Amino acid sequence: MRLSAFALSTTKETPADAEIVSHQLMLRAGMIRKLGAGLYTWTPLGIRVLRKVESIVREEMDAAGALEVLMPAVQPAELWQQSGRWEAMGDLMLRMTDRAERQYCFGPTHEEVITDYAKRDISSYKQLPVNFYQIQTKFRDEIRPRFGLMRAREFIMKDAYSFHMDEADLDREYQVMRAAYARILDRIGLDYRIVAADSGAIGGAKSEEFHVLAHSGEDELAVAENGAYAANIEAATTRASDTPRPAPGGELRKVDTPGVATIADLCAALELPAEATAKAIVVMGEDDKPVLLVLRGDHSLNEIKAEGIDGIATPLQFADESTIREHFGAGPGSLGPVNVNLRVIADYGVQNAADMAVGANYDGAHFVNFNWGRDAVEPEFADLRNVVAGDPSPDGSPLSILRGIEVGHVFQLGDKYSRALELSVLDENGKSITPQMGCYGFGVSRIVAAAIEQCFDNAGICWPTAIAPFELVIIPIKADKSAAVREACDKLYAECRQLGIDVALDDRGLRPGPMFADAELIGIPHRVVVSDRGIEAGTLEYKGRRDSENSEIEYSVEALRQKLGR
RNA sequence: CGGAGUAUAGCUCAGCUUGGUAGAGCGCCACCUUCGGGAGGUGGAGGUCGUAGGUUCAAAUCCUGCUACUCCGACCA
Repeated sequence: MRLSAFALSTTKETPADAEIVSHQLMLRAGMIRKLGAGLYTWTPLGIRVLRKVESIVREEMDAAGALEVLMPAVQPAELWQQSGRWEAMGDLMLRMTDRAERQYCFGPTHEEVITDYAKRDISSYKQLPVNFYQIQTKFRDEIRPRFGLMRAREFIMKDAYSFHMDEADLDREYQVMRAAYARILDRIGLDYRIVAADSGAIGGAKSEEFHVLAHSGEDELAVAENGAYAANIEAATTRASDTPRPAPGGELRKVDTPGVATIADLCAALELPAEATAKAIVVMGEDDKPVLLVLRGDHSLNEIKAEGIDGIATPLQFADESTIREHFGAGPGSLGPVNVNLRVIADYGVQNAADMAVGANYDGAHFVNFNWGRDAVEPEFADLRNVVAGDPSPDGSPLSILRGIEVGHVFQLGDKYSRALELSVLDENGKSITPQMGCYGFGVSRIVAAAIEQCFDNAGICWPTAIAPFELVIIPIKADKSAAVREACDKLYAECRQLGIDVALDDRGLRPGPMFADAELIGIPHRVVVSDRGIEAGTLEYKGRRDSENSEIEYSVEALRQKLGR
């Protein structure tokens, strides 16, 4: 591509409404332009990156035996009413009405449509297993779109849906897709982790997420040192420590703590570390009676774990202040497990602790030296909190916490949709069965942003070569003055193209500084400079995007080809 | 939806407190000089100051409503 005809539009200044690096750099490099909240135009530069990601995804899906289809973005309401999700999706779904007042949505996902398609075309076990995928625009009316492409409302996703005769075959295909996703990320060249995910309301089904590691990631991942365990913090489990509970030290004692409402206040007032305190959280049970949850002061409640406990209302509902006062006689901030006639569930983190500071259920007072068994009956113990670095994983290896950007999710759906939409096939005995389904999502547009979050420096983006908008840029020096430079550039450009190198020639006629700055900002992995000096000396000046210095190579397309590692 | 903030030229912002004739830098166009790391000069184009109303002789500026966008929380590829 000749950049003079490429509508490149870069800026030095960072747009005011971009908060994270990928968003800032994509705007500065001119890859995307905002139309509205969560809505972006892909420019000629941006779409080159997007298309490269798509190609890799498509190749790997094809190689894994999945079949490409393309489903409508606009979907009739009836289908969603059948699956029960017309209501369940709520405001996430963009709804619309046609001229005859029929209702539609802009598809946020395609389980319903694919199942409807399968229903029309699949009727025999001989047609299974099968896996259909598409690369397509989705719209989700996110409560809060943000961070540019990271959480856009309209975005491009590769979604695949597989159909199976039984769970064993679903599991087989799940592993195939899992491996395909790993290959995609390996080929793109990003550092990632596969983690166990919360399987949500469809309990029991297996689900894993693929996260690109980045400091700006929205998700926390708990990864065991020995590599045997990795989970999204939402789903990461831990266990009680192996250290036995020490014997009680002092007697339970009530201390005045006027004005203390938080663990931080309490620590300051009593000069204790947060680990020596316990906090109390009151949630509602399914029977509408409050349940007291007790956690170590420095730990945080994991709401998914809490609502997963039998007897606790789903979705999790925190008790309001009047309910708390009615049952405890004190407000939040002074609550504890002493003299409580309600169900008490304590986290493993306080199971083997002694002499804790806890609320006294009396405004402005706390107990010190609280001990289970002695000062309150032994409660139920459960895994209630978000794990923290250093916690033991289920097999004992210590966990560390990483941050990641979710770019893929593989999921065993079971028969939720096939049953709801009445998909059935005949088995070899002529008996009707409901197929098992799997679904596999991959955020094509999101991974472009995720790649930048992982690969950038002060000058701009440092693309992995596999998804760079161009592999190589040729920069002429004083092309307007030197016919030799112009001819050399044209020749080198043509030769590179013949070799299949994805090359850009910066023939915009700019001064060198802006050309260098643009090449670095848009992240082209390889750069050569063509000048009279070099032509006379028989050398090309080469610089890799991450190199700190230039290097001289022989003036030949062959030497350049080797430098590019082709 | 709850909380916080912003809205003036294509972009980044000043002007608003104390009402009085629209500003800078970058970018864009033309010409000249420059030309190996975001050059300099001269001239130029470009804004109904988000929007609707109100107060006033007079509103970018004060008041009210609305809208859009950004950030913090629950949601997700």
